[in-house]
Amino acid sequence: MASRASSTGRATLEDLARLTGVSAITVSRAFRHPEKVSEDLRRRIQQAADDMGYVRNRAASALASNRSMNIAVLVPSLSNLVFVETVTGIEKVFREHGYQMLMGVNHYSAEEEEALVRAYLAFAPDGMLLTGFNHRDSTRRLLEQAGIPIVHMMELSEREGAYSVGFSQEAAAQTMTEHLLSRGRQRIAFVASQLDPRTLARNRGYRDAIIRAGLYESHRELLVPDQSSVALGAVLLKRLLEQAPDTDAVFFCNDDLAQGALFECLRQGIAVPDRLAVAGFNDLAISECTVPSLTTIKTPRYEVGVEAARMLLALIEGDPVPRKMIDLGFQLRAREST
Amino acid sequence: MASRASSTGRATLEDLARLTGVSAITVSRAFRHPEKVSEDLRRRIQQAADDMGYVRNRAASALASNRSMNIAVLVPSLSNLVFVETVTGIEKVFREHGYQMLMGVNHYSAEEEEALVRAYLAFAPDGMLLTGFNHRDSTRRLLEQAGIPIVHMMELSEREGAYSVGFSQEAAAQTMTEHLLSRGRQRIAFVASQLDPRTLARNRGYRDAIIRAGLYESHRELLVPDQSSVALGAVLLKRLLEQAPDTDAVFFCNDDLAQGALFECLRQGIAVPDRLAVAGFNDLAISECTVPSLTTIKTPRYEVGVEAARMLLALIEGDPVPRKMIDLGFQLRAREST
DNA sequence: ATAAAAAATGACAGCGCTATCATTGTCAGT
DNA sequence: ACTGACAATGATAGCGCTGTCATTTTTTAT
Repeated sequence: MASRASSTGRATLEDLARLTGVSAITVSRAFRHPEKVSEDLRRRIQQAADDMGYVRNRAASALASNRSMNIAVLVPSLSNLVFVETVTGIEKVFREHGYQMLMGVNHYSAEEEEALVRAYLAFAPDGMLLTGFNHRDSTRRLLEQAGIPIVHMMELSEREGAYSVGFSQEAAAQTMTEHLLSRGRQRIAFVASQLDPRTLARNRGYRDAIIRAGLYESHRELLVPDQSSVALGAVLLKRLLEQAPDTDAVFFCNDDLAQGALFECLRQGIAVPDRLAVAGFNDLAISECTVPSLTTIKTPRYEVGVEAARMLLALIEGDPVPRKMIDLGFQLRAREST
Repeated sequence: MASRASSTGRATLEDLARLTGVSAITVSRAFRHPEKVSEDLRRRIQQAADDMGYVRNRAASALASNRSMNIAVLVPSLSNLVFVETVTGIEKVFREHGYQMLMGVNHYSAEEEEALVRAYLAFAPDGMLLTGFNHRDSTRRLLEQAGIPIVHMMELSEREGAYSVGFSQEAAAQTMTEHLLSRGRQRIAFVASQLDPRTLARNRGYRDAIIRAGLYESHRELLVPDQSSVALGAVLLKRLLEQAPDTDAVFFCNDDLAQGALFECLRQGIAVPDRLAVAGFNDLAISECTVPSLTTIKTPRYEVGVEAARMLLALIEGDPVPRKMIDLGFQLRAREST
């Protein structure tokens, strides 16, 4: 264990350089451009680094090179697994390329989002990944001034110039509604909570399809702002059946609510799908296991993460980006519950 | 919008200083020690900062002050909500104190953990929060050399000198086993997957209790290394009932498996709890909603995050830390499934 | 053997910020 | 008016690293 010069007690490049008898810049090169340093020296430096437990100081590195190798990712929530999967995909791509992902959760709030943008901008990220397009103007301004590439996830850009990777929430909800219609249901309800832009887009998709079928009835829509949960699904099903008892199918805006509804049906002895068809959205892993198994829309969450990360990477490194918008589609998973 | 000097195009302290006609250090002070700068000047600086979209560069700040205001948090997984809650608690405490949390997921692998420790050490964190005590020796060495405070979460320290916040996994599993015994069950099985140290501790707790009752039978233990999931719970229940058909209670090492088992019982028409009692561990939100509702152990996940963060904070700021080990206990939630 | 090219290494400055110490201005108490 | 205390601001240096442009050494081609 050699002596340390630095104020922190941590080993520095300088320490390593002294120990191996070369200059600091050469040590730096041994890590960043190993091919530019002789085999033998590289090994000696590596050895010394291991001995001292040397770890490069990213702050200094970022400052000197003007590349932080950080990318910031903002998601609305981790409390359902949807975004966990997206983040997993993002992380995988960036780790492979030596970038560090910094993740923040904004709880579906544009205000919290702005605070996070500010907090993460302080890390001088080389790029940023945001969920959706629902940002404050002041946030947008901050991002413009930062001058870093931004890619939006989950929704598709309605505006020129924005990069986005996702799928059409509306089209997916239309597809599900049409599926229920194709099963002969006539009194199809839509139940949603946590009314973020994606939920509202699903609501529009439902309406489009149901109006087109000439079956729209406003009292079969139940929208509440509360945070989604399985427990809430049970509550909302009860409430719906009070206000529209003859409903023969319910399309929930996500699988959590749908699962809660399924449990409530079990408890009340409501036959699914005979008396009531139940559908969800997202296709969480559990939805295949429920009894009855849940009809839902499989969303490309992991893929959105991967593709958004790749797009951002290309933007950062100046590689060509063929399309500003990538639509990854969705799939209907028709199961026992309908 | 004023001109920018910096190489990145981002506004710097220097730019702000020029704009307001003061020195850079004064601008720095206006942000860090506002009370040391006159009211009027502070306002002008703030105004200029807002106009330019100035965001402090943490890298430079960390380098100069030798305090990164980062803390690193390593958890094994986010794919069940257990650690999401813990992380939420941690984040809350640190955000209040101006620290930035950097989170990494090690997928229950000590090797990945080491890679993450190295990656996060590069951020020169002021402290680190780790899950459990299952680290490689080389990881421990890295951490020692870094010379920053470490707090371990979820398990309680068996070794001198280590700081920890958690609860006794063994005692909790014993309590659950005793609960099943108290319900008159004689042929109690234990089923686990993802055999991390905490799962194994639960297995020991089960064994202690069941051996003490004189009812231990090795063929009622089913331990598999696969990752936990609801689907796996169904599979494992089937397998268990093949190898030990007369089992009258199953204690699953977590709620995910138990839920899968509950679904499988529904499918097969196995009466729960009459024919078979089912218990889980963790008390996820959904466990209250299942049919039948699931008996489980409520673990203080959020509180672990909060208390661990507080302890680490005290360690960082040099405040007194009364106890090196905080046991937050657990609670039995006896519900319909037993 | 010699020139030219390539590989290996180093000197220096500076990234954006803050710790430290110095300076100037302001005001109460005598 | 004069000292001392305090408030407000500034000058300087340096945190640990890397970009840039030398310089030295080795290899290759003639």
